[in-house]
Amino acid sequence: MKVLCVAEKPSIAKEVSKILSGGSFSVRNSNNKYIKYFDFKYNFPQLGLCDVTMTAVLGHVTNFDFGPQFGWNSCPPGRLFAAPISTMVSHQDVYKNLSIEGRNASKLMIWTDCDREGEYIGFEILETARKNNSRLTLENTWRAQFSHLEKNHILQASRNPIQLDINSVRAVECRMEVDLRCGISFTRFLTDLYKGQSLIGEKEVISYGTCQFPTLGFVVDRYIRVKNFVPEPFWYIIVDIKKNDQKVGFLWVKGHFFDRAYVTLLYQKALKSPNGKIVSLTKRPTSNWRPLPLTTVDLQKDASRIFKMSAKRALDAAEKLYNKGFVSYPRTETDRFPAAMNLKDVIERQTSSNKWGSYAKELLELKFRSPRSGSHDDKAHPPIHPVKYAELTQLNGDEKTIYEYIVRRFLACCSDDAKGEQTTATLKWGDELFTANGLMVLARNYLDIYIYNKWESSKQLPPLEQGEEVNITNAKMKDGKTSPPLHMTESELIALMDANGIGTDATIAEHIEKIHSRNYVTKIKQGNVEYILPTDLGMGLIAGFDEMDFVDNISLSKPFLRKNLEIGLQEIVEGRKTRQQVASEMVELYKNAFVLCNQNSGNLVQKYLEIRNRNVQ
DNA sequence: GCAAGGTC
Repeated sequence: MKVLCVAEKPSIAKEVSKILSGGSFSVRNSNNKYIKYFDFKYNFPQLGLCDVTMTAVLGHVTNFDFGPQFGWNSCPPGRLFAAPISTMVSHQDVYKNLSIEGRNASKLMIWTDCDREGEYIGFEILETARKNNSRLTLENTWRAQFSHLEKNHILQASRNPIQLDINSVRAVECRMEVDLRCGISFTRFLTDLYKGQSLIGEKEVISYGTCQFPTLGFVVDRYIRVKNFVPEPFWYIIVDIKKNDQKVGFLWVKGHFFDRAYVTLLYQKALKSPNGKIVSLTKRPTSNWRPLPLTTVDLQKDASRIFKMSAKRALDAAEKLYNKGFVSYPRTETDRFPAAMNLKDVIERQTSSNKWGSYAKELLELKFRSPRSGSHDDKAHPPIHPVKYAELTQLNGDEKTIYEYIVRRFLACCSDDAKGEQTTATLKWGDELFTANGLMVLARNYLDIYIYNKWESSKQLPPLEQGEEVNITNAKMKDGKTSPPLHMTESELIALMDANGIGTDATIAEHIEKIHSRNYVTKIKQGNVEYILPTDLGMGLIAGFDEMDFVDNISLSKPFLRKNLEIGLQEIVEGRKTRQQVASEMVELYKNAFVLCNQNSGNLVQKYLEIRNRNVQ
């Protein structure tokens, strides 16, 4: 009996083959240079000893598209909201692999990632393999359930196959349909509109996408908030005391007020007391927590914040490290390690480093702690962690930086929190309360390896006693003003996209790149920090859309529509709605907006012209 | 020339 196993990517095919075959398999080349066939024998409990061929695809094999009669200049863009959609093969060589290998298989087993897209890719594999083999049906196709590559977990998955989840398949079809109809129609409409008035060059495109525009919207929104910011004055009180020749500054518990007269009143009342009194003195243990296991989004935020490396560059470097076998799969949303994973093995492999080897040894011998568990699990990949030890000299610039970061992050996860002691003195002066803090770091623990976090002892408070009367050496009423928000950094943008469900771990960086390459945003450096600012074009596009009076108050530049789509997709997965229901609801919303934009295309462009001209004057 | 989602 021949069983064909297919994974989402070559690395999984190889690892699973190693585990199922116990290391004895033979390798054949395929039509694609990245993809191999692994042949071996395996005993499936339901089938007995089988001839197994394990191979992979490279993500999606097919894609949705409109027919040739719906090309750019062959139909009005509005037609695309209802035009028929067909499935096209996007990777011919991969497609060919599956049709050939599927021909004489009695059983197909899907080993794609266990997430929504993986379920659909599994479905594409089935549809392809069954073209030449009618024995392969949805009902008799096995789907392996696994979330990492630990040996027993994979063996368990091989023995307990389930079926492809057709609801997830329909949900992905729905996403593809909505993104295709909205993206292509608006892109053609906007490009033709801007080009018609010679506002962009012959080769330029004004693209619209359900993710691109909310991303741009975040940047524009921040920019406007900074520009429109009006500082507000406020007033507050500070107090100093002196003990053992040491000056201690106290902060007002009430913070500050925007009413000068009120603060003056409280200040003058307090001034009647020449002395203050220490009303409480507390010492409490405090911790500085070690980081959570590493996700893609965290990696990208930190790369941008700590190393000034764009999200795209960071992910590129992590991918190269992954392809060389140095780190685990870099696209993951999971921030908890699987219980069965042998973390000490991972640490052991780092002991040969002259930079962090001794720390790793110390962890193994004495100080190892189980990592914290976050609340995210994509059910497909474990958190990013080092796999093989790499000499830093083997790696190039970005790879070196990212590898070292991933190793330090992992070792930090397996360390103890930093421990300290915080002393808080509360001073009463008249009727007003003030506090002063002193921090003493007692055990640095994870901070010794995770050099990117700072937590230092502050100046210690002098010996004070509860109930002690202290002389106020200085008391002032001060003023300040509220400061504007800062412009958007890439790391904040990533966090916003993540929190609002715009894009995925694998695509967030691409969306940011896209709005940059389309000239909707620009990056400027101020001091050591890089900010993302909208261009006139980006401002104009968002302002134009925001000007429109869409039905139901929807917005084409805010994240809510995309979030609604996500909610709809989840309802399809749970069987509460059909693909058709959700797709037609969403497409209807975008189509109404499209019609309005068409009718008011003059206003849409006018907004851009106003912004451009305002900046010229 | 167009989307977003996989992966190389």
